Amino acid sequence: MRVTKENAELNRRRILETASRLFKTQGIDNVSVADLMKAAGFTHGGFYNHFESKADLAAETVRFAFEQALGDIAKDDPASIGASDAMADRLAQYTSSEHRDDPGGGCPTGALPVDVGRQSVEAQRAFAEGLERYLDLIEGTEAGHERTRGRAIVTLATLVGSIVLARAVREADHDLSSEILHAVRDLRHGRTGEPARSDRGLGDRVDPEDEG
Amino acid sequence: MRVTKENAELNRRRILETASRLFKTQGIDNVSVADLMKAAGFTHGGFYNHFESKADLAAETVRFAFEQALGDIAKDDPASIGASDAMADRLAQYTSSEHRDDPGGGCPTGALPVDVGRQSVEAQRAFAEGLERYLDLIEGTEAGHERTRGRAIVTLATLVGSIVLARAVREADHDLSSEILHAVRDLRHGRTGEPARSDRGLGDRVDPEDEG
DNA sequence: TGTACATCAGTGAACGCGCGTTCACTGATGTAC
DNA sequence: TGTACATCAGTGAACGCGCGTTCACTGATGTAC
Repeated sequence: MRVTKENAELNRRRILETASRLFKTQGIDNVSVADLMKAAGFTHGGFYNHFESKADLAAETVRFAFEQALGDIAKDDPASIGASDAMADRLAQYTSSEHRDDPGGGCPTGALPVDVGRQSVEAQRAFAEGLERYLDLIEGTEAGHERTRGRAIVTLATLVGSIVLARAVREADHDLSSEILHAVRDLRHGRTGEPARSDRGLGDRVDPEDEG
Repeated sequence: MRVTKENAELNRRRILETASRLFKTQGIDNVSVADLMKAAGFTHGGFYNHFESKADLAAETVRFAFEQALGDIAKDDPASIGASDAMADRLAQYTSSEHRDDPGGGCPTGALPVDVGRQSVEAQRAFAEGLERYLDLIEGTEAGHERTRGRAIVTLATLVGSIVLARAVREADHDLSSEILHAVRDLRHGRTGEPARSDRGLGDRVDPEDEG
């Protein structure tokens, strides 16, 4: 049966939200159209009323997942967007065990980079545009330094590397997984030999019960 | 027809070599047993004479891929294993565009971390053991510093993050992809604001024709 | 060393199943008058 | 505003195809005597 245009748009959004969660958790190619539509509460046939193909959905979902993740940051504290402290706090959360253990609710940069490298150019473009927006935000935390763009890239690469490695070994070597997250939190940006400075607020929110 | 024990062992190794290349290029779940066996020069039925299941193969292949990658390092310069300079050179190669463009011939740390996080505990264990061996090698390049273990983890995370991100956007935004590799090469470990020190030999071997 | 037989790596057809996609159909919504 | 009809989001069966795995078979290798 037909549905109001408004509801159709909400349903499309529901499919994207579900795809974002499932793709980040299981991998894009490990989620079938039928799985996705069922999880979103529909039958699979209607999928093609919203998307041209699964490849098209993948690109749209990457775009959507970045909107979600960046939106989460934006609503964090409306007054302080761009403020160094709020963003630094966000970056510390990135290496929390909560984020490691919830890829479906987390950042696409850590959950989808390898998948996206094997997807269409459109999906890669959406990923690249998302990265640029992240880099702009991170640059704001590097104010007062030279080469802020390069520093932001290194920061993002280090965060992404730490979470993909921590997730890769999580079920087999929990200590190593936690150690990776801690090392990056303590020595982030490679401040050589310098112990973690808890007064900076980095790592404050992080799971004291779980880590060794 | 039956085959000598020696040949059977060589054939098993050929399957692993092929799996290592295909899995790193296309992703573990995107390579079928039939694809793999055909690429290795066999029919698919014989697969189960060598491996219990595809999941078992995945774990064995992760182990094999690390042996390959670590073996490549070992044969680099037999006299200088553990020498800081040779290893630093290896780490610089990690962020080369050649390595970015050849995941099948490259390091499993950059090609498989997200895949492995979705595989069996056995595959994750093989990955964790490979990571430990890499960390031991990298620690050798950090001699003279404190907290060498933590520094090695941050170095590895930064390298892995840079290559997965560079590969994620390679076909859609080649400039960003190159920029990511360059930024990590120049500011590796986040030596803040400090320009690349070419006298250290980092980045020497790298593709001058390709990068902006 | 030579013979008889068991072993088992490799072959290729077949299994049940799930994949992405298509399609005829339904019926409430949207629209023309 | 009320009526008649076109539209189209959602349904569920069906499509050809490829998946991981099994199995009867082949025939050279390995082994017992």
